[in-house]
Amino acid sequence: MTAVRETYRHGDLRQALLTEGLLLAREGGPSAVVLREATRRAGVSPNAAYRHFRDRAALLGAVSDAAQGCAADRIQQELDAVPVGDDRAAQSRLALRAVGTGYIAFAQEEPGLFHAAFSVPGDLSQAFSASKAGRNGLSPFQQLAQALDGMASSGALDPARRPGMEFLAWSAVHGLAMLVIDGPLRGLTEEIILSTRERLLDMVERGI
Amino acid sequence: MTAVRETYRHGDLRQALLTEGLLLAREGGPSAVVLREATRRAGVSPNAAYRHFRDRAALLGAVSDAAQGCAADRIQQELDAVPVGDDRAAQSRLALRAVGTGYIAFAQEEPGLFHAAFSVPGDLSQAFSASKAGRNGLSPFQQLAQALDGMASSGALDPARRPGMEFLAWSAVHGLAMLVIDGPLRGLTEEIILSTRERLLDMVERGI
DNA sequence: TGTACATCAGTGAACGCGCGTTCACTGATGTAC
DNA sequence: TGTACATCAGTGAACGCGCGTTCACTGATGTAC
Repeated sequence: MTAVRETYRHGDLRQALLTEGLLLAREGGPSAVVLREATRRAGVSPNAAYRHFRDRAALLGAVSDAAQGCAADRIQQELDAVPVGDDRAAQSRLALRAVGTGYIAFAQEEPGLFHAAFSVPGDLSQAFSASKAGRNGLSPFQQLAQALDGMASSGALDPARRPGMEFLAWSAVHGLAMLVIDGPLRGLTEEIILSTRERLLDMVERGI
Repeated sequence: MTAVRETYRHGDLRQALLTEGLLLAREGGPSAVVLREATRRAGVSPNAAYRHFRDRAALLGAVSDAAQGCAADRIQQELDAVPVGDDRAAQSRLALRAVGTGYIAFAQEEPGLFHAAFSVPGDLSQAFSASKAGRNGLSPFQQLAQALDGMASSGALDPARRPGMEFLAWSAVHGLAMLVIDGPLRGLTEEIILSTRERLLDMVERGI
């Protein structure tokens, strides 16, 4: 945070480096997570980072995990906003939509963090790991899996088709996120983006 | 090509740099497209590149365009393999599937080129530009658009739903490609990947 | 057909940059007696 | 309660690296006369 420190020891340098790394990712995506810059901002010499992270890749990995946690929080926000109703099947469909909506909203609102979370090669491979969890203890992939479980148990989705279904839903939503932040949809009006998002979620709901 | 040259002039250095850049991208993705390395491989001094490209970004942009052309060729391969039949609607659905299949196959077979083609930020924005075309003169996005046009005119897709539909189809397929090359599906058996791909294309066909 | 000359695609050397990482160190902290 | 000491989180200086890019240049080519 601040570059001035009164004590010789930092206190919690690991956490500070993670926080600064997250800010760097927020500003410029994963490639902006520069070890020296993180230490600079933490008010510490460059090599101090090596007490807490094996190398730059380890720092970046930790930042990526934390960014996935941020995504989980944004998704949870949408999940919490789903109105409660009697129809369990309808309810579970809304939950799935909420996951998709939160995911795309996160990409729009925090493209740097989004890239750090979901386009650091290799890190996505263990997408179900607990270290990527948000405040509710779930990773984005787990939130998606839970929504699909809900649909399967409420009759909104044929349970026989449930296995592996997260890959289909995630593909659609992740692809749209990429279109919105890096692709041809970038810079288009919020209205167009919203309607494309709804159409995509319709497609998934119907096609599932 | 070869690092030795007999003449002082190169002949077609621009093309040579593009070719080497494409090979670098193939080996290591867009970040591996290093200007100095391209000139090295072309057997030319580093600054010679500046006769043909304004800067590194321009070279990378040209490589990205060429990589999109490669993707178009791979997609065309699938399109050409679609058996001819009487049912125009069924035929047009198969064409759309072929586009998706070719896209994902390209990602699997050439992950480096795939990333250069479709994850260089900003370059995707002009996805319909002719400079990204394959041998048949169409860019991947145009191939997709054509397939959807075919569905709309054959009755396989409600023409009222046609506008903007490429974004939905592309999202699904692009997302899966990312899962396969960088995500949780990486390294899984060909069988699993194939079946996931078919299920995804089913979802798109039904949900569209 | 021969020659002067403009063009411009290449050369060679150098630059500043900021990075990740390693070295031998120093000094604050907490614990054992 | 006071002190010696082990621990280990920090420091400061330095490294090699390869990059993109700029400079003033050289020499092959094609054209005008």
